[in-house]
Amino acid sequence: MLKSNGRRNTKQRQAVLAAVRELGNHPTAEQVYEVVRKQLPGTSISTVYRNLGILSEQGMLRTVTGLGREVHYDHNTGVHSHVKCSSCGRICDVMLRREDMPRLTEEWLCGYILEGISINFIGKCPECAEREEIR
Amino acid sequence: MLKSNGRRNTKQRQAVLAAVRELGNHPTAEQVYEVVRKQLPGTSISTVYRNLGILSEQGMLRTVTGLGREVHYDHNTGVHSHVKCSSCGRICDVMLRREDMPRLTEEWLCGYILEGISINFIGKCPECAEREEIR
DNA sequence: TAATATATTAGGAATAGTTCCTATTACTGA
DNA sequence: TCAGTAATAGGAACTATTCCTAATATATTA
Repeated sequence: MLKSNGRRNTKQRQAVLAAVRELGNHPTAEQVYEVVRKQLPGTSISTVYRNLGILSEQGMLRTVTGLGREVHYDHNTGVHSHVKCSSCGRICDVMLRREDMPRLTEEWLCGYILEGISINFIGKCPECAEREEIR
Repeated sequence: MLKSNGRRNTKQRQAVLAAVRELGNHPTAEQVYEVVRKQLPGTSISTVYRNLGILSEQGMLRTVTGLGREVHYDHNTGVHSHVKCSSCGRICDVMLRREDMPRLTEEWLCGYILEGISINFIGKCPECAEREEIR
């Protein structure tokens, strides 16, 4: 819970979390902002960024980086990867399990103590593949 | 070769490629710029960016994204991954081979036609791990 | 070697995404 | 209900990168 960390439960924070969950498909900060503004018109983009950061820090959201310039936010905080369409940018979950992850030897990691693995796929989504083939 | 694509072989372009090779450890555009300026003081940062782009396009360099906000450039264009230190930012090659890659089923990929996989590791390099433990 | 066509350049403006700053507001616990 | 302080709006600042334009340099051709 937020309060245990000295955080307050403001309506802006609630709206940001709700927007990420409602949008579902890995929205960017800008997309969250659009939705939040409908409910709380006065909300500023910096408030959205601040709350996305705090909610991620508290483990209520997950940040998804490495899929382009923008950071995406995911309400699904479990272990999984993503595939992004190189045409339309749509992002889809890839349910890699631990045993499907690459097997690593210590020597490959140059002595680094591993903290995280990020696996991103890029491809063409079915819709874009079809549309682009027709032309 | 560059010329077969209507490209010219300018001294700035040569210097950019040489700098990436010389630096070795996955430099950013800014780091390449620093080195190039020593040899060709008048060179502008936009020339560095343009040439990094062209050289990557020609397959003479590889761009490494997903390790942070900046793009890194790699003179090693073969198949491999990277591990980045969460403290000092140092990047090291990880020699994952194809058979160590995750095995994917079509269903996981939501029907996307796969174009690329990017696997990034984050960790603590031996030096940072030791230094931070002492304190 | 000289002339020509055009790819490339320097320099700076512009852009996108994000973070930072400050005075004001509004939660929360007492 | 009040005090303490986390959070806010609004905008400035920042960072990495791309875009623009007139001038320059390279490669081809004569």
